[in-house]
Amino acid sequence: MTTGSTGSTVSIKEVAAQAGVSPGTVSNVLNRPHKVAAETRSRVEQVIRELGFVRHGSASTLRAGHSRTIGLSVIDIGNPFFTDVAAGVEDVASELGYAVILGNSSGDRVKEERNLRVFAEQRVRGLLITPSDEDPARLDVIRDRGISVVLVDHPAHRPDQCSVAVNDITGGRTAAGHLLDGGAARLAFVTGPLTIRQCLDRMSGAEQAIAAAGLDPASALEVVEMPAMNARAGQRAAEKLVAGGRLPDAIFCANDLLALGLLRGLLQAGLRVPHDVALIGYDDIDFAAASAVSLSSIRQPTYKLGRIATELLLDECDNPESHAHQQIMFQPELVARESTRRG
Amino acid sequence: MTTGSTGSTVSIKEVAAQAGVSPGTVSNVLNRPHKVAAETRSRVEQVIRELGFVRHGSASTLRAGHSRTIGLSVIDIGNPFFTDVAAGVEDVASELGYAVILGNSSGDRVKEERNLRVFAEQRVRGLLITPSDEDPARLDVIRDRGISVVLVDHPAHRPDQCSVAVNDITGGRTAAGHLLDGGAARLAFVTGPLTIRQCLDRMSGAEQAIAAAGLDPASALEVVEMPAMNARAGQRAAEKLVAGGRLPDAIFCANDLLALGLLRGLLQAGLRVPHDVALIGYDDIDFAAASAVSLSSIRQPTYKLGRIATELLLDECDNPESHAHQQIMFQPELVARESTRRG
DNA sequence: CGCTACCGCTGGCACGTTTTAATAAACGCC
DNA sequence: GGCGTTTATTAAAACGTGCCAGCGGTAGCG
Repeated sequence: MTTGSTGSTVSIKEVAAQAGVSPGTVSNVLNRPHKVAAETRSRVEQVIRELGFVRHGSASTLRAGHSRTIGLSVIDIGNPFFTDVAAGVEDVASELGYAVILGNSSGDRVKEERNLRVFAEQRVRGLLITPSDEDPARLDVIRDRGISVVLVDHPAHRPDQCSVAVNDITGGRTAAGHLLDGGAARLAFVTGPLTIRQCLDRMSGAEQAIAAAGLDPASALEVVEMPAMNARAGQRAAEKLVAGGRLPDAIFCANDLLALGLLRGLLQAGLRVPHDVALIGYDDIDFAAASAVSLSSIRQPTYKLGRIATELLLDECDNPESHAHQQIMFQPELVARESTRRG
Repeated sequence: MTTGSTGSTVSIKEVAAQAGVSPGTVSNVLNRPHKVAAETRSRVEQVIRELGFVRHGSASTLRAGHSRTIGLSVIDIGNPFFTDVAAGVEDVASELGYAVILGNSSGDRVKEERNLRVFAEQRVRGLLITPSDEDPARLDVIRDRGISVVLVDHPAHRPDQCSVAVNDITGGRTAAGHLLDGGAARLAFVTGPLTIRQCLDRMSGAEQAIAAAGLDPASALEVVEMPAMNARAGQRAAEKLVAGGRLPDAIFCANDLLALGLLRGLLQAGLRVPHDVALIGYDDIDFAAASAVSLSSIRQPTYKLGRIATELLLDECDNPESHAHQQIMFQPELVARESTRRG
């Protein structure tokens, strides 16, 4: 009997009437409790509980001019890398009373644009995005609306914008360097679309490592570009490499999903890893360590990426004047396992 | 010059003025285009593009009484099972112009309740939820607000509610039956909290299979209950089992994350799978096939679960009178791989 | 020819909240 | 006790949209 389940929603006005105060006072109880006398406040809070009142977020947003939601646009929610990021985002947002609206672009510009439109309609307070390509125009459209944007896993090219990223060139160099150290002379780089910055940077890093070893990147590095970056694409890449004859000594995959698929493909073709061909992935997702041949990889501080990006974003939203834009760049870390064990 | 990036937002009123029509007509162009003469419509659409107008979702929600967002509450976004579900949800929602608000409960009642509150504040049109326990009271609070709820991976106990689930008792029976067929006599069931229905049902199924084989579930099935259902917990379970001495013949894990962690733990302890102990997981996540010893598992139509749940939800929202509530129950499927290969 | 139905559009009200200026009450001070 | 100052509360005005009654005009109908 205490919960007034009327079926319809109860507004701030009804709470006010029931408590014998004006709607404005109820609003104050909700938003600036210290401005309300203790006695009045507790009476109002009591009524709120009795009536089961829940603030109407839309009305609040409309009047206040901004919402308590943030948009999160990722490239592939099926990739544990992004799941980890999302977990970090969700944790921070939830702690601070923000809701997260999820958008999955699948690397598709059209889908990404549609998601951005939804975010704009919802008047999200801010946007976290791993852009699917380099085109900054789309983001300007968002920023022009006064929505803060923090780039995730992508360095900002402008000083008036926050970003959190991991150095992919270093990562690529580390990965390829590790393969070369293992004795490989001919490498393959299996990657998603090279329009994706991460892929391109990791390739550049690999080329640097090859050049530093005194080899010619043009001949010592075979690039296999796949349309997607999942396990299926990795398996197809394996078939392609095997069918092409002359295998490279070692393969560097642009992410672990590709690497795991590739590994499966190689094993099915009767090849031994790392004996016939060494293999290294990228991201060090949880499953890398548990795979058929445990997978060497490049570890990134994924969850932290999501947390820090969200903290930066909400700081920018809530303290616009004191906020200092930051472009944070983490360094990745080599995790060597069986798939690159020499011998 | 075509995009009026004024910095501030442009309202339906300004569009109307610019196009020489009334705000009501612009509203009609947006919501009921067929009611507007083609010529007028195209003129308005032109102005909308020129001014970069984007509908204010909150104002729309406030006036219309319902939003274009749905809430998605899952137990563990880090589990590929839920990621697959989320992908299905996102795809359908996106197609129909709905935004998805993500909530991750981590199996924590408090977090789940906080998320539900956020959903209520946002006045989500509907809610998709994999409840973290059996308590239906929390959902009644939501439903009393007139928000449709569809249960995901959880059968509804009442006829006035939609649900999409997979038969976990059958799944448990299939898994345990498969292990018994392989010659095992003493089984272990490694599970998350038995307050989770899925875990309980899978255990019941296993017990049924054991009883059907003429054995006594009480002595032939050792239950190892872990507080979490991730790989780390699985690894700890392996340590626990190994330390406890006398290993079972075969182990059934309540999900693949537990199984992969367990597998790693067993291998590290020097045990051979399936020679020393057979192992089967649940969910058949992508990584199950690529693991050190490829993992037998029980496959569920995960992505489909998300798609259908969302279709049901949005049908219930958009066609409330013609909508027929459905409790859909899929049957899981055994995928036998190396980890249960007999011999 | 009158009646109705429809067409394309208008104008204004309502949605639930926040916020500001104004009011009322309480208080300390000379 | 009048006066200025602080504190607690109120009333009213937005915020941007959706909805509906209703405008004059026209076509179809009996």
